[in-house]
Amino acid sequence: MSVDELAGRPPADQGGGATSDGIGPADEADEPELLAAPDRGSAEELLDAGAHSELDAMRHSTAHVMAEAVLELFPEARLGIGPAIEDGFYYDFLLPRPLSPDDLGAIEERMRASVAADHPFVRRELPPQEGRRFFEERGQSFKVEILDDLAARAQATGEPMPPTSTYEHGPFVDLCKGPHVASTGRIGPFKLLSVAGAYWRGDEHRPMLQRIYGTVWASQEDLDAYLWRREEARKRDHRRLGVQLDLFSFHDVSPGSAFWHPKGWRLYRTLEGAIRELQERRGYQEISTPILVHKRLWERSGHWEHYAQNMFRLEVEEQEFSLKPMNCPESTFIYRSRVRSYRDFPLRLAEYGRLHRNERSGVLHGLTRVRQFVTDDAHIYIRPDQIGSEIEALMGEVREAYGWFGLQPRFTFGTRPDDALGDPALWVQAEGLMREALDRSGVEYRVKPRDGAFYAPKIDIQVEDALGREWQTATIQVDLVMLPERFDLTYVDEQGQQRRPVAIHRAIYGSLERFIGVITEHFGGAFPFWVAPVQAVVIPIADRHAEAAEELAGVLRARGLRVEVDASVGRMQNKIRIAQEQKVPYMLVLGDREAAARTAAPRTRAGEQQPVVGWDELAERLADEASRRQA
RNA sequence: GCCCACAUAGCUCAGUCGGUAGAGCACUUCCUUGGUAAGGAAGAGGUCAUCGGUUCAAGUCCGAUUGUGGGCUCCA
Repeated sequence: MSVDELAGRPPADQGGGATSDGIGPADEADEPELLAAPDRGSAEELLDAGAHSELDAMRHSTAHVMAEAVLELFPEARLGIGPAIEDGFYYDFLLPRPLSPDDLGAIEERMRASVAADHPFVRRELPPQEGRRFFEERGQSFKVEILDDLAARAQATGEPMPPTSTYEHGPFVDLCKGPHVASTGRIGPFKLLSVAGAYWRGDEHRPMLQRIYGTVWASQEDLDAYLWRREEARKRDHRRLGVQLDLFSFHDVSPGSAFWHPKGWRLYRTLEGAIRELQERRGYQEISTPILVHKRLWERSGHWEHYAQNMFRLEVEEQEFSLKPMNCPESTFIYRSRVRSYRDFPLRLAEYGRLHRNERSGVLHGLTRVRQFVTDDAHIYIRPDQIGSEIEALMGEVREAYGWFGLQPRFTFGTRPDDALGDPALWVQAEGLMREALDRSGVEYRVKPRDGAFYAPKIDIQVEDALGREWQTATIQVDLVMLPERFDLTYVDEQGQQRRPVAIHRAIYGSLERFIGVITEHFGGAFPFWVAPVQAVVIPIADRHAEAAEELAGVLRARGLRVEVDASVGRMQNKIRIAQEQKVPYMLVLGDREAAARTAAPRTRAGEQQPVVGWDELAERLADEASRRQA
């Protein structure tokens, strides 16, 4: 996701009408925020223009003015919906031809005329029959569909059909609940941003409409600030920084899979190493299982039924195989390689498996949505009574790891999806246990009904980057169904009885690829010292200092620091500029004085010149700084 | 997968009405040997994504394919 995400997308919690299903802490003060269920696009939601504040009302009013302009240009246009969204608005249209950038200019011009005319917004209520006829006569079939849905709903609940509410300004009338600003003259500075396709009611089987995104603000300064923010986001885009910082690249010979350059791979390995260290401290054991796996396994796990469309399949000697899209099922072979006792638990098996998922072509996106990636995966086998303590411990791991980057995790609880595997009773049990553990841990969380994995309810962790965008990274899933039942896993309890273990699936970074994409944008490429691919550059002032520079680099490398020497022919100023652009934390300038005294003059990427310091002391100081994982 | 747009040097981009390829940075060589964000000169670098079509002539127009971007849908 990227720049235009800032341009706006409906907020995820936009759906009204959702009510608590009782999931969440008992304490009503901490009632978890309930997110919209996956089935979006109900008639009520379509009527909710998202106008919950004065600015939102203005945004929604601007959408009406834009629809007016589009109707002027295309009298046969059919209108979808046009809500206010974060930072702006959009309106969906069914048009006789694709829109071009020139059209946006023409539309903007007509909008300005409407604003200049200062038409008042007038609300009217029509009897339902009359309202329907009004839109039918104008050929606005999408509006008629919304009204029919409302009528059907009213009939089902036995409530009377409310009158049809419309808003009129100048020549334009729309089906709308409001509210609006008093008149078009109240609309602030605006700009149309982009044209995109969007399915009617978010349903890929319905027609695709053309959506025009725009933004509008109370003042020119606000608009300018917003456009500046978009530009900043563009500069922080990890795909751009990946090239600039020489971290990774993509090539059409393997779409959706990164080619890691030396610096990017160093970063990758540093992150992997940090989690590995945490896992060793926490009693995990690392395993590795095959990437190419027979279809039998996936039939047993349920993936063949629930996930086959995303698996890369291939035939080998008339047998069907697949590249693994996840590690889970294979860990059971290691589990079952011996008889397990309750004394073995928790059995924490970690794996950095290389996964392949055949994502639909249109969804690939830089490092954040790829076809090949590695997760810092683990499968933890425990007794049912250990679920609570294990989840709490996992939340602690998440908080520790995210603290290394100064990231604030947000927790979302996803419950049983419609196509879930296994006995619903087990799901109720698993969800209850997870909810309990969440509540006990005291973290705030949101609930997303029916958003669990097909085999387990899950706690997903999202992080916000520096620009307020949210990314899904870590996940904790309590599996009572897939691994334990489908693979018939057992352990022997205190009484010598065969019991069913619980399997927890968890990842902290999620995929290393996505996580690197996220932190690259979070830090704008200026990584914290402990992960920076190049921690210091030694800058010899003249060629005669090259030898001393190499010597200094050797002293620092001996302490495990990642150090380079800029031995190019350029001037020192130019080398500083390059290191600065590469966001290298320290530049160590070394000339006649320093070479003679075995010292260096450090400069930070913040531009601070530090006192000249001896090599050994410098190595000591930097090694100490590198050992502290902090943002 | 769907809608729209885009694809020219390693990178960022120009390229007018269809007439045979350009800049800056980076790279190589030479000069310069310097004190905290660009020293100077010369040189090399292109099957204009790929395939096909229109045309005397295609980077430019048309079609297909691949990839990328913005969205939608999906996202275990």
